[in-house]
Amino acid sequence: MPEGLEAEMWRRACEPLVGRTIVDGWSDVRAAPPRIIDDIAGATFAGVRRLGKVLLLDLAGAPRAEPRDGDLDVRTLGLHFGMTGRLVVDGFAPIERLAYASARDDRAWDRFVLSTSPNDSREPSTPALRFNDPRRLGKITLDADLSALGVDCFALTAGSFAETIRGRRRALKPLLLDQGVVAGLGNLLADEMLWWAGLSPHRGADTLSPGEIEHLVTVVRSRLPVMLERGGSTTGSLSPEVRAVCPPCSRDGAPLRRETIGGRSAVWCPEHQH
DNA sequence: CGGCATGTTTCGCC
DNA sequence: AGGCGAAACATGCC
Repeated sequence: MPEGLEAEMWRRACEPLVGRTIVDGWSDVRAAPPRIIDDIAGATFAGVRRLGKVLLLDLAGAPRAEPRDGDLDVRTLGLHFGMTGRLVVDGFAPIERLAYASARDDRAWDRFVLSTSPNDSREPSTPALRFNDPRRLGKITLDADLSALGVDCFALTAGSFAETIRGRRRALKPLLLDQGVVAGLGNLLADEMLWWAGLSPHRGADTLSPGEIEHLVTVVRSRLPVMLERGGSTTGSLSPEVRAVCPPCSRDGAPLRRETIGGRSAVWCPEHQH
């Protein structure tokens, strides 16, 4: 993913669904709970939200197999994109080509498809929502427990971040990737934020000064909207192209370094990141 | 063919 | 108990 920025782009693309009613659908048993279509058919999209990398589609009037007192009238469909999940809404794909994934849009990789009334696409056969995922690491959930997720990356504050990492000695890179700490940052965004903040991915969280915490949070809050408008997580200084060849750092000309940190590839500049 | 990939979960070890 | 790293998962691409 599909990181928080891509989820936000897809969230925006889903706004036209609000007010429309789910008529029918199809889901791969490996991607979604069994009988999920029966659970949501007849429901109306009531809102589109996002928390971290999860796209949340609120449904009003979804029937329940075994109704109980206290059930809320609103249920929530959660879309988790894994590594290669992508979304096509009314035939429109906000992200045509996903980095590190296939350039093709093969219907054989469709895992979750919904049709709605009214149908707003040009072609009547075009589904309202199509979740396509070659690598099958994406997941669709209904009323998933999201309590383990931390503050959304767009809403991060120095106060909340300082509170969350207090007493933790973990290296910054894996810390930023921890969705329980900050929700929405993925491998590319984490490297990008550290590059802009001038902080080494190896730095222990417990060694950050209050000023460095403030600066890192300011970087996150200021760079995310810029990259969102540019088209997502791949539009930064450490784009996939840069990561592939490790050219001189665009800030200071020093050679970029690539290594594995916390099991994930990390690219950073030893010259200006300390 | 080998290696790598925007992610999450689980297991085992401190 | 809790934090952490490695492995597993699944599949396409270079």
